[in-house]
Amino acid sequence: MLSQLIREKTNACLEKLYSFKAAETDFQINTTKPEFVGDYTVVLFSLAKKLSRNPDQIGNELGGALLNNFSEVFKGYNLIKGFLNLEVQDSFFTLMLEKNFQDVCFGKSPMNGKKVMVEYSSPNTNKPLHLGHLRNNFLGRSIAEILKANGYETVKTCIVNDRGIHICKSMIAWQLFANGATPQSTGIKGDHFVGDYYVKFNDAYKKEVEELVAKGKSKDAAEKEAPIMKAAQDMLLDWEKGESKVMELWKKMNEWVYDGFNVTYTRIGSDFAKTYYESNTYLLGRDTVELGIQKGVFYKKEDGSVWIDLTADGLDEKLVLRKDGTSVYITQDIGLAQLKFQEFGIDKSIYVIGDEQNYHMKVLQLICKKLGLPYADGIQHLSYGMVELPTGKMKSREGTVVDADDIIDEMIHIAEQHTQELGKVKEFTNEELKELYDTIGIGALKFFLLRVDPKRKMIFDPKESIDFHGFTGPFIQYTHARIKSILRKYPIASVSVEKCALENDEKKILLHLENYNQTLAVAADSLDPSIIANYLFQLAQFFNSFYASHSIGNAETEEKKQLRLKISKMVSMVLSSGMELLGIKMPEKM
RNA sequence: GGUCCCGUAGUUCAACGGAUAGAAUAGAAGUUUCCUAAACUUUAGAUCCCAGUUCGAUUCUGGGCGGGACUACCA
Repeated sequence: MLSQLIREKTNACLEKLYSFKAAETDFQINTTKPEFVGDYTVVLFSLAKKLSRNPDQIGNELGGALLNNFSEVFKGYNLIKGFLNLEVQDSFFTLMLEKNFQDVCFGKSPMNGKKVMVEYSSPNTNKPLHLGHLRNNFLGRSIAEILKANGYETVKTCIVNDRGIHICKSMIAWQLFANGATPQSTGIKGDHFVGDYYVKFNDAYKKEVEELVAKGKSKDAAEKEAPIMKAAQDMLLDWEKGESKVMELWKKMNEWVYDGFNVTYTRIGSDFAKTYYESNTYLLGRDTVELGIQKGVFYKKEDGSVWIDLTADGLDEKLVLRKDGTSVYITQDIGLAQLKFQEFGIDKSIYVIGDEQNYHMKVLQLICKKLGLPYADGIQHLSYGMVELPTGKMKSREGTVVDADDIIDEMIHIAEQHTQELGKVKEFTNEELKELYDTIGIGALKFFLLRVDPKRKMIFDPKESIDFHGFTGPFIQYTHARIKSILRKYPIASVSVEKCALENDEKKILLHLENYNQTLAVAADSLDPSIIANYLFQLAQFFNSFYASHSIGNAETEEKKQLRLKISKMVSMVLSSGMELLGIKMPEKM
């Protein structure tokens, strides 16, 4: 890697000049800002302090030494206000190009023997997916792919919340209001169908509460006494007893939801190696709690409930078993965490969960640590920000959600409109067109959700449609399609370009390509696909600018033409390899 | 109340403590006999406020002001 090489050479010179053995943290090497001449920049201030010398003096001596001793790497330097800008020899880049321009694995790392699980998506089975689920899905899948590109073996998992009071609400409402209707009989997608009854439950519940309050009940009492809520609670008890009629309905309605989810998952290209169902895991963790009581990590209150005191860690007391001995959310998560490590022999377990659960995940990890579980440190919460509307948080109960299927449909529709207006792919068959609309529309959506830092909440305004121009998926897809078109027209010949002199625009692209591997590593370390999105956008920008001012197919000389073809080829390859890590397909033509 | 997060162009997002705070959109003005104009070029526009640390602060510290999340014997 070039930056690494420069660091080595710089270290060698520092030792020679000042007998100073520099460590990784002693000085920074950045890529040079575009407004200055140079490729990499050594920041001299911290060195100046360490060596008690003037930065400019060090810069001149260091620059001179680098140039004299390593002329095969450096072709020049300049010094501006404490920044030493180094120019790298063209041959360094042309050699890199020659070596890698058709390596589809360029930038990726070999297997490192470590295994990571990424859990994401984790829907409830009482309502359809919304925009927030999509962010979660795209993030999880992308993180898994990025880790894979960095040498990890990955296991993608999903935990389905298929039991609990929320499911019972949909079931009760269906019994009361459906008259036996089904997704098949109504033609409504299964997850939406069940979600509709969840909404109907809440409407009916609200009405009952209002009526009780009108009769003079307090709000609290009314909320507890509302008959429909009681029915749901009774149903949950029946479910836990395994009462056959309830189980039957539960299975039937869950199937409807899964059918609906599968349609959506297929469209967005989501897949899991393992799906856990909460109905199977909700009893897990109780043994571990017993163990914890013996170890003195947990304690029992007089009523029989079991707690952990986390006040010393700045948190609260947390319940882990109810007084009736049944487990709560955190209990089963303790069990599931264990199961994951046992079942898959993983080194690390990443949870892609919204930041509203920061507290819960902190507690989970802390409990595992206190229990002395060996995998406690392998638990990592990828906490991402919520997708919000301009009016605030999305709430499914209040109907203020952006439905996943709706937004996907809309994106594909807009892709179709744009494509037809431009009229560039008239020879496509209907099937090819349909695939293209999907590629562009879903590509735009994925890029939109992945291009921002996962940790930050993002605001989505449904009134403004997601862009297809600028910092977007289609922009990168378009760059790729244009390159493919050139490569179809002008084949690459076996002419060496190692001796070619580079123009600025060409070098800028090659330098950026050189950084691809580094970028993938940073993205994996910080679990952040947006780093790749930004990288790819910049690469496409560099290329488009180059494309507009240089002729590739009709370059002045054959050598130059081959150089530019190889650069184009490599750009298209990296664009498509990077977009694959974001889960976005690249069209050959658009 | 407690814990945590966030305030950057009109808007949506960038910036390991580093050079003149970048992009994209929306605004203004241009570019098509030639490889796809979903592109390119030019232009205007921002760090919530006050201190402190530092050669250097959007970034770190303290104090304001403003917004949000969490704080269930729900999952």
